[in-house]
Amino acid sequence: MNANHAQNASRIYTINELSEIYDITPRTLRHYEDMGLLSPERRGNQRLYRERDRVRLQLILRGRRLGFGLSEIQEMLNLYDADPTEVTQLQDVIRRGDVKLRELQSQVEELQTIMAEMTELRMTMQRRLEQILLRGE
Amino acid sequence: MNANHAQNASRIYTINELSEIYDITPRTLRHYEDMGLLSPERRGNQRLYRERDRVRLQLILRGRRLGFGLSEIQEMLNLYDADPTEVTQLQDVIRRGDVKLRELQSQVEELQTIMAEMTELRMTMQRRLEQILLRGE
DNA sequence: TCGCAAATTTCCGTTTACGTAAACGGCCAG
DNA sequence: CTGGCCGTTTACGTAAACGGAAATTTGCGA
Repeated sequence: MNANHAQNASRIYTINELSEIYDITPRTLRHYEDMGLLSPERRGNQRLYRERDRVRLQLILRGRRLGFGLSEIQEMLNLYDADPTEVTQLQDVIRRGDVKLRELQSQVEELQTIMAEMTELRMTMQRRLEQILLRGE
Repeated sequence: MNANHAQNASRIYTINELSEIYDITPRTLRHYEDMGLLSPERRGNQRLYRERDRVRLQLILRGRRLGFGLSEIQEMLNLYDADPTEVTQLQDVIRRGDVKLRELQSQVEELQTIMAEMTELRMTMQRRLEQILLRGE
């Protein structure tokens, strides 16, 4: 029961399994590897993806949906990989993380600006529509 | 005083003025025109950008910063241009606007997920840093 | 009316993020 | 031992969003 317990968490995925789970092509996974975003182990020359890789992939895809470039995503991933014994690296990660956080915050604000504009537009259209429908009665 | 009053709001921009204001190249403005996102008037064949064009440009650039493609941005701009007398068009605009709004909302949520993760990471790093510094004393 | 700077058009080049096809290797079932 | 399937590498292709340079065209001042 103890040996079996870890089985779920340390599951290993093939490239096809992972690509199906996240609805991307194997090519995309290999591409991310070429770009240095993932580095799965190998059995022979087959790729073996662990949980760690899967989590990183989630982050990559989330970043992609938000319009970040792969190199930008790599920067963010690097924050997670810093050597936790080097003081200067830790400080650097914190600083760069803060910068990213501010960027993200301003993105949220821009999104909310757009949403407010669209909501206003929606209300205008709605009013027009109702007036036209009322006149039609 | 009355004739002068509108001057500010109906200011006319050349392509170079507008490109400098928004820190983009004239080439980019022409590109947006080729893609149908802008359609400034002409004096001869010089482009004359009005307030309307400037506002549209702002929306375009904002969308671009958020990772939207130009065709997607065009869809959003079209929402602003719909014929406000046609009932079916109004209904269509409202529907498509609602879809967009939901997409935007989920983007905001994903951004906030990333921000939460980074904040957590930051706290972890901060603790590690402090522990190392304390041991150093 | 001439000339020249400024703006325009045209076309090819570039980057990013993969798609796609070709050719090959390993392994297991029949 | 031969498909068939999964996986790999290599290499060229492509769509989007411009950049850059060359070759006009236009407008305006001397």
